[in-house]
Amino acid sequence: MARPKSEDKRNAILDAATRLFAERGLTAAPTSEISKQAGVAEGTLFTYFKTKDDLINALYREIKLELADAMMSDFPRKKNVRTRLRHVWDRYVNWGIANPKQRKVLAQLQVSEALTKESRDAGSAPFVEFQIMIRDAIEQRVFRNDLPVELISKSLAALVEATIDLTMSNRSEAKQYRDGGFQMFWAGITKA
Amino acid sequence: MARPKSEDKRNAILDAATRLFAERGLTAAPTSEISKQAGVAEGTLFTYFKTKDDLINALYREIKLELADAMMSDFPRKKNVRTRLRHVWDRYVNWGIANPKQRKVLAQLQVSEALTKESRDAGSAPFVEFQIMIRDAIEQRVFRNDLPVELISKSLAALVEATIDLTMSNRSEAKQYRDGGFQMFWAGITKA
DNA sequence: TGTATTATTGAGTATGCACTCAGTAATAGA
DNA sequence: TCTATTACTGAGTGCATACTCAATAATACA
Repeated sequence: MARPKSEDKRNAILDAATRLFAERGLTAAPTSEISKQAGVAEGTLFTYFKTKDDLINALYREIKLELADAMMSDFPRKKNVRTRLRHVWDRYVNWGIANPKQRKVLAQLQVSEALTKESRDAGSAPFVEFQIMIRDAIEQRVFRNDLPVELISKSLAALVEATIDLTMSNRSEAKQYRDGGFQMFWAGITKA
Repeated sequence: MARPKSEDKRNAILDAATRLFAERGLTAAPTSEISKQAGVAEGTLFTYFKTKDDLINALYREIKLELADAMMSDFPRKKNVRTRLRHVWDRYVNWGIANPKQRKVLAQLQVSEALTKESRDAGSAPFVEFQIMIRDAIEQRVFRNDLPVELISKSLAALVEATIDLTMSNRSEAKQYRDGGFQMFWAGITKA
């Protein structure tokens, strides 16, 4: 190999894409502008990503990985289910508030036709440990046993998203929303 | 007025747009194709909607109105809170399952940059009665009183969406998901 | 240091698409 | 029935933009 690609340039392109996608939407953000903001020529963008769709798919995986990292780092494996779930909940909420652009882009990506099934699968791979935790909790009868696993994990995501939305429009109530949201979630999934 | 516009044509355009937006995404669906599928010339599309963005905004309002109709028709105003909520829940879930294209388009519209604030406001207007019901329920101490109104309504939408997603990928479990989802929601918002 | 290989550049190209407009057809009102 | 007004048509236009490519620069390796 003579002259390797630069990880920095790749990241600069992904960063610029994140900014522009968040501001203008996936299709309204031209590759010319993305490369300009990344500080590279337009042609360079296409040596790192064969097509714009490729860039979109790569960005999706990147953001999902970041989110999984944020949620699962320092994960208290030894603590009880409630503590572990609360950990994941707080990390997710905090990530969303700290990274509004990535979150906005993620929302667009998830409904985008450009996203391949492979990317979707790759995107959920980093969350397997979380899925396993929920499965265990159901088996250990911590949760109501009439709820399917997927409903629980989807609900967590859905309620976190609702919590973040509210927090973004009323930052001073952040703590109340985060606590209230989790208590609601917990009450919903545990046995009466 | 000489030669009025045709309500039928307008609807045909909105229908074709719904189909194409669902299949290809908002930006990948050209006005030429939309008008062709609607059975009108491309120019005609622009007499009904000044721009493509206009069409997008009109479609958003239309779908939101349909959804609100589906949720609030036969609304049992005299029954207790749980029954009323369950009514809304079931109607929403059923609408989503019966109208996957509209639902998919709605998801795209909600994160679209083309959508104006006015359209967003207009889109939530038909749901005021629902909001009022929740406010009443909190005041009557049916719900936990530490939850903000917005969190409850957002959560209902979020949990319904999760429920529909699951049902779509596993139709035979429809009833279990719908019941389980609602019980989870109800347990989450009511007092212990 | 020399060379093969690959990254980088940015002007250029080809395509696709939103929107226009001049000609035509339909309809409401007189 | 006549006329003014507006809808309808679809070929045409201009612009935006994803992607290419020939020339050049940088780097790994011998």
